[in-house]
Amino acid sequence: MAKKKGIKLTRFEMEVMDALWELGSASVREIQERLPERKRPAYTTVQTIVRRLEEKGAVRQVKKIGNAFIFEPAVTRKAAHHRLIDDLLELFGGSARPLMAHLAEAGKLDLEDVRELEKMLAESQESKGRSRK
Amino acid sequence: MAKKKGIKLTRFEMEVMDALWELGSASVREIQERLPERKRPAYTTVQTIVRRLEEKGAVRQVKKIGNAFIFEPAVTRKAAHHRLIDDLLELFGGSARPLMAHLAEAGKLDLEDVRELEKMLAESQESKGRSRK
DNA sequence: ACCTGCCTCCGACACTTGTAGTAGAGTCAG
DNA sequence: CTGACTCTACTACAAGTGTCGGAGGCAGGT
Repeated sequence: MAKKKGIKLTRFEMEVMDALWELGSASVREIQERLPERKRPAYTTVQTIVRRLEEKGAVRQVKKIGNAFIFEPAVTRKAAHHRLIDDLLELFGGSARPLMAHLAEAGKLDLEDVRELEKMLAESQESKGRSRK
Repeated sequence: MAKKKGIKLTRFEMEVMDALWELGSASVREIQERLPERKRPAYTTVQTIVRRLEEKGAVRQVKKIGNAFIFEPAVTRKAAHHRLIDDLLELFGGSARPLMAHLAEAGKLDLEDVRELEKMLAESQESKGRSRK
């Protein structure tokens, strides 16, 4: 038991999902209109993506209003993000440390971020007692 | 000055680069043999990848030994990794924090990692004085 | 019942990626 | 010089991705 999450989203699919996660549930039209106008693709393009997302099992049709389908996410944003991170991590040999180091060097992280994180970790570790990963 | 690094490497290309980074400089044959045997592709497959990497500007031919070319990386591992991280970060809205939080939740990070990191950051910030990002 | 407009369904196309075969040139031991 | 090898160059091809267009269906107003 492990990799049930075979759902791999591409960059653009993620953007569509973002819209859907925000909206909760929506029609293709609503999704399209939610996309940043700079790079808003044609209606049918969005439609295609949504269809493919459905094939991948990332969204599902929940009902029909008029002649339009209403979709809703079938995976959580968190799960999707997780997948992305895991993929990246793999390229780094599976350890988060080099990744963190890079972030720090790149100035994407500062002490405050880290301290915040530390606090978070301390708490969760405490509450979980000695449950091993 | 900014996005000179338009070099985007795919997963597999990264593996080839990994081999090359380790070897410093190498022929296609050497690279192929360095790849993990489980998924070692045909010689010509590696050759194709190397050729594409050259087109992308990630490696360059440095000389010829016999009739074989010797290649060497044209980008550092660090730069390549950076690119990957930045890409991921973008999907997270540009902030590293949610990314960290995810890592922590997924159990990829523990307190020790974070403390180590904190130390690192404290030092670099100190040595750099007040140079703003 | 009819027209208009939005929606879905299907198909298409160019590019990228992973994978590899083939042909022909270069090299080296005898 | 010649044969055996190894490399490179070129070509191919299937799957995946980003982008749409066109045909035809259903729904509502009049």
